[in-house]
Amino acid sequence: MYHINTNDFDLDHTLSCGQVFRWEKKGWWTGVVNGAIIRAKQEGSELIIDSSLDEKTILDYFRLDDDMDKIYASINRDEKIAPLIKKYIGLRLIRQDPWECLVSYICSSNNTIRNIANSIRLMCECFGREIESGYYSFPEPQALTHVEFCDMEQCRLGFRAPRVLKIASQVSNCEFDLYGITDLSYREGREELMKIDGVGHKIADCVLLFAFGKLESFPVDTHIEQIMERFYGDKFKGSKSKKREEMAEFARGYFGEYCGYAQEYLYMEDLS
DNA sequence: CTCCAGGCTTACG
DNA sequence: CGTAAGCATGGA
Repeated sequence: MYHINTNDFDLDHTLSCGQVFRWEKKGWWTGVVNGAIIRAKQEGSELIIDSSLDEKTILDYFRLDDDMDKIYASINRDEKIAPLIKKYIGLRLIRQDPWECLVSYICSSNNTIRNIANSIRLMCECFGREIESGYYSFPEPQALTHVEFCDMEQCRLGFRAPRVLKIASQVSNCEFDLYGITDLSYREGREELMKIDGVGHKIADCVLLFAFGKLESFPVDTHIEQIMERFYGDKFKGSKSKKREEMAEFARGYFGEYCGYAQEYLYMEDLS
């Protein structure tokens, strides 16, 4: 158990904004990261951590080294987003594990947050390793390689199940170099991720933002599409099929190099 | 019953 | 090129 002194950090906002699916608040926030359990709570500016993971890992996971003054100054472009930054101040992006993040967002396709979280929990229980009673690691690619479709059915993934099994096999036998994306640019990484069956623009952007820390990524889902339409609707003249790409490109130019952070504050507002 | 959910793939003009 | 149906599942 140890304390970390923070500023511009809000644990509740960070963990309940929909970017992660496995954290639960039961008094303490509890989650499994890199195969280890983290229990966390915040008292004022103090972040209290109970975990076998060291402080450096926690700092990295919650991006506590981000310069929020600089980021806020950069994305605070108008009177639309300014109140959201104030309302959700301290909301941070998280550095998730790329494999867990990729699979999670492949499961997100045309799905609800509730169902996504449920399917991920079932996958961990069925194919992960039990760390302590009731807590499971996220299954490694190898663990999913030999899973049959009929065994996967209990995870309630529907049409997404074969996509998960396929990429598990590709990562496991080095046919797809997921961790190599760390060294690629945003554009290159996006192109690479979109080669995966079940990964298009939006899911690639989520993985690039939430796992690979490409802050110029701006995922546009149904929620972001709605709030962007509401705030900046006059900017988008294109056809319906290309509107989401158009919105992402606009956001990159408008909010700048940290537009991924802007996306989270906008998303949070449309959730509530 | 229909419609939608942190979309993507495939088929058809 | 561009658009539209189809996709499993669960909740409103």
